[in-house]
Amino acid sequence: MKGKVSDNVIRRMPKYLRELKRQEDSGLTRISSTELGRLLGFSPSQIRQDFSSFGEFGVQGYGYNVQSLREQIENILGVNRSYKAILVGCGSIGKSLIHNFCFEEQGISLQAVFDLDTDLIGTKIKGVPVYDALDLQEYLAEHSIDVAVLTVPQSKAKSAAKMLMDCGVHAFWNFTNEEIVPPYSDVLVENVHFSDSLLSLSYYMAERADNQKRTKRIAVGS
Amino acid sequence: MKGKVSDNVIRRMPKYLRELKRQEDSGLTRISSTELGRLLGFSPSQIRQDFSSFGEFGVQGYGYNVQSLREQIENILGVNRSYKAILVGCGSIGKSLIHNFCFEEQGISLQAVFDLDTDLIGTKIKGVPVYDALDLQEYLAEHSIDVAVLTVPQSKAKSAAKMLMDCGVHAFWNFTNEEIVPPYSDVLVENVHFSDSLLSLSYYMAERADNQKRTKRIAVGS
DNA sequence: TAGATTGTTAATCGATTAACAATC
DNA sequence: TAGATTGTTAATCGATTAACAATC
Repeated sequence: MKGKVSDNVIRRMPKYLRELKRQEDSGLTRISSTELGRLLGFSPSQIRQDFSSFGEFGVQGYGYNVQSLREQIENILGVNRSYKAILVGCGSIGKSLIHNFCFEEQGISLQAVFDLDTDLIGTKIKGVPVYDALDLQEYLAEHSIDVAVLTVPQSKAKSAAKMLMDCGVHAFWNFTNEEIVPPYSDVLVENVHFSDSLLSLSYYMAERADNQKRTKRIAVGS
Repeated sequence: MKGKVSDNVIRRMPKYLRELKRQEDSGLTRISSTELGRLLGFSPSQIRQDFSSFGEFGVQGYGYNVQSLREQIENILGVNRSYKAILVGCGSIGKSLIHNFCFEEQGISLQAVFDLDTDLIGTKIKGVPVYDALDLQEYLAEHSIDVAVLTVPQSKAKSAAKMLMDCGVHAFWNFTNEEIVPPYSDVLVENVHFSDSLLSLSYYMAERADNQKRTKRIAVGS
């Protein structure tokens, strides 16, 4: 590894991984930067540059071995580190993540779920125990947790995050649509802001509509 | 508006909007680029550059009026256009979006939900009717829909998207973790790839862990 | 060997930052 | 008016693309 790798590169790595897995599943054993680029809409140059930030994974004249490249990228992304996670806030978003998201496949081991709902406390969801959110501090004193999936209601996001940080959690996967600002520089926050995503789609829809209107006007000649 | 605005700029606009709403709610009436930058971690220059892609929204020596800037950005993002949406696939992710996500606040009007589950068909969720997914083509022939929220199981993502495109839907908010490749250039796809998000967080967690290990080694002097 | 494709260096392009005249 | 802050032009920085020697 050569110095700090830019965020742009980091965010392309999971896309490479996803495509490589797909190709591996469909039986492909080797792939060139040109072919991978075609599949993902990236230039071959960019792909070779990206990989070369981390090492030499290819073979001249041959390309990349799909399986070994997939493994290399998994290592880079820390998939093999099996970080321990808890999920805080078992509302509908929380539940849907537990049911549908393959934490294990991304190298994350979901240890426990916390909520205030007495109907849920004591049960298991997908084999993961649901505990009382009031016992969270106690739990964190006894267990080493690498990352918290934050799926509490927006109104409780700031206070929940603060409490978790005070208890030593310093990575957050944040679904609350609230901006979590880390007070310490070593706290990591990854936001999944649904509304930001939808609004940028909305922008492009509006832009497209305006362009079509303009084109039509030109076609009509006014 | 001056030429095509870069995707980087577009994706910052919802963040401005979110912060401006928050400030407006807390009673602030004017804000400078410096102050807005401090709140979001952007430079004042960048903020002024971003806004100037769309027009002149500020006043020299004063700054920006919070309310009018918020309205301008809403217009830019198309929030006032009230696009019509359907949600396809009412599993747990779909349900949680219907229950928790404020479509109306983002200028999206959710018209109908489609699923195969006979227990759901005929009911309403949050006032939105659930119809039989088998009647989707018929529905689309009769209703003009701007965007489909794609929340079907991953295995059905490709075929569902194809069918919807064939029926004239040409914008997708895709939650399926499947890459939807638009066959026509005028189809817009906005992906919410949970695993990409989590894997980049995982990378930064791994990087931080490695740095700390290195620092410790240096401190110990070996 | 000839052909293919990497890894890397150099060139280009675009995005961010700095500077400042305009002006409220 | 003096002070503040915009909008915009120019300078810098960083990311992407192109080119090509290395080599399988």
